[in-house]
Amino acid sequence: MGITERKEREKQELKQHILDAAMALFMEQGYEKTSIRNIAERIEYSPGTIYLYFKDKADIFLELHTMAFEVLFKHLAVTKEIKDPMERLRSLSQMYLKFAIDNPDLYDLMFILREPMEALDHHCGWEEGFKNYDLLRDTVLEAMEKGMIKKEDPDVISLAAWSLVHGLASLWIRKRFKMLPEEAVKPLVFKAADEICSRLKEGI
Amino acid sequence: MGITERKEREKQELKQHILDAAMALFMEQGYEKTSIRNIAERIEYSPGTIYLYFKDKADIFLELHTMAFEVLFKHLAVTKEIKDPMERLRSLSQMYLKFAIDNPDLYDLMFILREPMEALDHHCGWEEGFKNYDLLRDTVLEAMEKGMIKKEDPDVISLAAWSLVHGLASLWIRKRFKMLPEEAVKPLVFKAADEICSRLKEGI
DNA sequence: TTGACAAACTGAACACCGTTCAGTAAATTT
DNA sequence: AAATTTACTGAACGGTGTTCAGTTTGTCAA
Repeated sequence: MGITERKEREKQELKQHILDAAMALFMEQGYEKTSIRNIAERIEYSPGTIYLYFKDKADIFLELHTMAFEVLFKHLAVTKEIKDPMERLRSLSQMYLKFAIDNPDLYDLMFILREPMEALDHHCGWEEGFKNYDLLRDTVLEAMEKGMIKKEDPDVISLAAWSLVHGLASLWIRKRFKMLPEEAVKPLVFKAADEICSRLKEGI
Repeated sequence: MGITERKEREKQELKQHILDAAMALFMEQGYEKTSIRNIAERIEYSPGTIYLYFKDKADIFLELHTMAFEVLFKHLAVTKEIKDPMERLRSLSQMYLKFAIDNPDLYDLMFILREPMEALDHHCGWEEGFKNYDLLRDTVLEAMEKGMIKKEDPDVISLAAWSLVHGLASLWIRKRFKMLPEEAVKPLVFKAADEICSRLKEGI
């Protein structure tokens, strides 16, 4: 039995080793350079070995996607300390934007790249997306219950809030704010999110 | 001189032929299948020929990007007929979303893919983005001047409005709304944009 | 202890990719 | 008609994801 346990442990360790190498490559050199051959070279195995541990490259990126969501959730979870739901909403949106701008590769992995979702189609749900969405949705619901946001289907407002910050983040990451002066864009991005939070409150 | 003019005309015609083939491939089979070899096969030339007309693949995608923006602009320009700026804003956002959802590949080309912007970095500006952004910004400015939207830097509100609909569109296209029931998502997307437009008005 | 079998791994093959370029054919110029 | 220029070819180069026949190592049963 010891042999079986040791082999299973070694298998999990090598799997995690592969993922750590993939993440390191991705963070250092971006998506293009995170190839199966480069990952294999980094862990000093042959490219074929990787297919003993993962179905395909999309499978690897789904795991990286999940790892990235854990980082994001930890980052955002500190907002749970904030009692005022409107203040928490504002803080959530500002921290979300800061995370996206500071970690464009991780953000890409979670919310823009197709590959993780291609692999996900073979699984049941998207727990990672759920957790982070619920953080937002619970805040919106509480603000409505306290009369701080005019009542409406919470999914409508939550989707709008998430889409606003996702839109700001992804247009920034994909360099689609070129029509504005470069040095003005970043503060504008944060201010836009802030201003809409303010107006959400005033619309009682 | 006739020879020179004919040769120049033939050059432009082949260039457009290449672009039409690329666009057809892209619309039919997506980005992955729109390779230089596949484009070459479609126009019945060698892959090397394409490099006599375009610097590289990113250059081709920049042209496709521009072609896509012309389609979008035509689509949105009909809103100029609407006199009420708030009604125009609402219409702009709904039509933008409908366009994105009906044409996910064209949308990808304009607002998500990196490649066109990589080629663009060698050029001066992004006229395409400007034209469409100005349509929105002019509408927001007029609504402010008429007291329909509370006064603020128009770029703040314009960025927020654009980011909201871009966020809705791109999260939908990249399948990041999996935490919601599939049949509920589409109406929710349109409703979220509509609801925020309404609330922008109420925040006088 | 040994042979049989299973597991783990290798690395080249396959079909694909973007880009370059030496060689060729056709068109143009002198 | 010969020289030169232009347009094009298609293989080479270095890369990609994935598969698999062959090899090595580890485990198990006799």
